[in-house]
Amino acid sequence: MGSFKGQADYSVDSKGRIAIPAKMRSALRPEAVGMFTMTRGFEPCIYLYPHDEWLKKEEQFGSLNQYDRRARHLVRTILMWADDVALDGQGRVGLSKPLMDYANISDRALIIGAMERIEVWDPDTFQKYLDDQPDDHEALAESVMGT
Amino acid sequence: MGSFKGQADYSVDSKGRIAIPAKMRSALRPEAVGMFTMTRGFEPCIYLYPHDEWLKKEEQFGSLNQYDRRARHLVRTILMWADDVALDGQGRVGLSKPLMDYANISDRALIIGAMERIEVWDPDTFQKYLDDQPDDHEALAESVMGT
DNA sequence: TGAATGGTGGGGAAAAGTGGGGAATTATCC
DNA sequence: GGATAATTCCCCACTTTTCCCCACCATTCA
Repeated sequence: MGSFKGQADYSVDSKGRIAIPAKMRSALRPEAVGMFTMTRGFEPCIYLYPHDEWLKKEEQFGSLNQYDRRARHLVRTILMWADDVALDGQGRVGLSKPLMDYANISDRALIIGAMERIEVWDPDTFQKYLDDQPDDHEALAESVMGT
Repeated sequence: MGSFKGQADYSVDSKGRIAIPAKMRSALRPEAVGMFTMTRGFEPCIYLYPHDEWLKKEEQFGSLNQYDRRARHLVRTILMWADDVALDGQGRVGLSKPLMDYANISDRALIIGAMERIEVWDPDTFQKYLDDQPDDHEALAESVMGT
């Protein structure tokens, strides 16, 4: 399987649905076709994980020490946004209202592939996010990737 | 296999396709024939990697810590431009609209072989890029290549 | 000079994105 | 508790885009 990549500016219809780009659908593992878990991103956007990828995350949460107050808080504030969804016959998913609210999504959505997850952004919010980043692309690549 | 080299000034047709020079096609490894991944360059141009070469890059991204804000930003802003493409029966690839936009490419393209990747430039943009470089060819070589 | 190779253009079938109707399920109110 | 209203989900239909294939012209090579 390949990782998610690419970008698309798609419409959000009156029922809160967005299409998943065909290229991203074809990158799914056979055992995860059509099953996703969405949750809030660290940035103001929605993260969309293939279901099998999400299970790995849950394992990580499960291994955290539940007697640590901060760990409990983290797990709580991630899972309260999470929602299992399935693709419909047209390759779309419905976004939950709390998540649309969190990500400022109204009638259009920017769908970008980011490795093991898909991210859904409001186009204007994404532009603001880009403008707020201090490092330029080249400098960041050099610093993160080394040499 | 050999590395990519040479240059060509080709047309971009109304469907956004460009031909890959035959000499560069013949430099492909057998296991990567016809499969490319394109993405944005650091300069305003398009990078075209043979698919097997691209997979090495992806491995590097995959090893980054996704709980680090800057690493997330880097992965996001690289992968959102990436696109897997295949050569058609005539040895051409279709350029994605976002990348054509990013690289200012309209009706003609300068295709340059650059070692492990192929670069696609808008001819005028490339000329401006050359004019902006301070060092002359000889001085640059001396400074980069050392002794 | 004829055949093969390489670049260019375009038509048409197939796939992808978009919108909406209607049945089934769930919730709400009297 | 039953009727009504709202929501969800599944399916059908339309429009646009993509991609595969065929044709053409120029150049190179035998």
